Amino acid sequence: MTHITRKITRIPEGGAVREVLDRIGDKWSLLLIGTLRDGPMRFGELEQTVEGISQRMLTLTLKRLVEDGLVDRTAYAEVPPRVEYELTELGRTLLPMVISLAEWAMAHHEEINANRTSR
Amino acid sequence: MTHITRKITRIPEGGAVREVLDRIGDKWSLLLIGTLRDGPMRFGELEQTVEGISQRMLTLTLKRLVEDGLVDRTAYAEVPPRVEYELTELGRTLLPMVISLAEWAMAHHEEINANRTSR
DNA sequence: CAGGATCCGTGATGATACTG
DNA sequence: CAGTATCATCACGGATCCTG
Repeated sequence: MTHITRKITRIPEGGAVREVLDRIGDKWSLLLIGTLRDGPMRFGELEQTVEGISQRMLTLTLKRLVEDGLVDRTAYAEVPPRVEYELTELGRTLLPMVISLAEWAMAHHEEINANRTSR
Repeated sequence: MTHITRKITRIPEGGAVREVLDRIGDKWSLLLIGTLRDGPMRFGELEQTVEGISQRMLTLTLKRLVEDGLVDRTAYAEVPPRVEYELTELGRTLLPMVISLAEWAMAHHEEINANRTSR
């Protein structure tokens, strides 16, 4: 852990990282994943829980998450329609990081804000 | 874990999370933070390492990271100029998550790509 | 209820050229 | 070398209206 020839100066396969970041690093994906951590939720439920999200963005983001295999969509043939979304196995593997990030955010956002305004 | 009134259905202080996500969840911040994990680096070094980043975006992103207190900037009064960037203490607290994310990305990006194209 | 379709502003990013 | 300045673009995302 000292100065022993650090060879790994860069993240290998930075392309993959950027690729994935482009998918989950957008405005709503991580928030949705975090919101889904306790189990299935309906469309409207998500819309109310993730405050600030527009119907359009909820639709689009969910669609992409489903395409990427992070979220499962289940539509029940009922009237009125009911659609539930829940994390896939793959999606669940992201949870620890999402939760860590959320906790980090809550722990440090004030500090960051303070830094910003103090210059 | 059955139906016992799950109270924590949403991330508390979602505002803070979104706030922080808006700062570090952009196109380059996490990549830069990950790149700086082994110690100080010069501007040009970063430019070459983080491939694809434009000079402009490198400048802007670094500036924001410095403002937010995640990165320190040290300019040496030399000719030619030398400027080094390195993570602050606060910035270093993000490293575990960044590294986890990078590893997750590398481990799953193929799976995600496969999912995407298989629909 | 759960979306689809459309219109549109604007912020983020890239390219290029210039400078202390 | 390490930036600034300027211009152009384009995807992101919001608002609104419509429908199976």
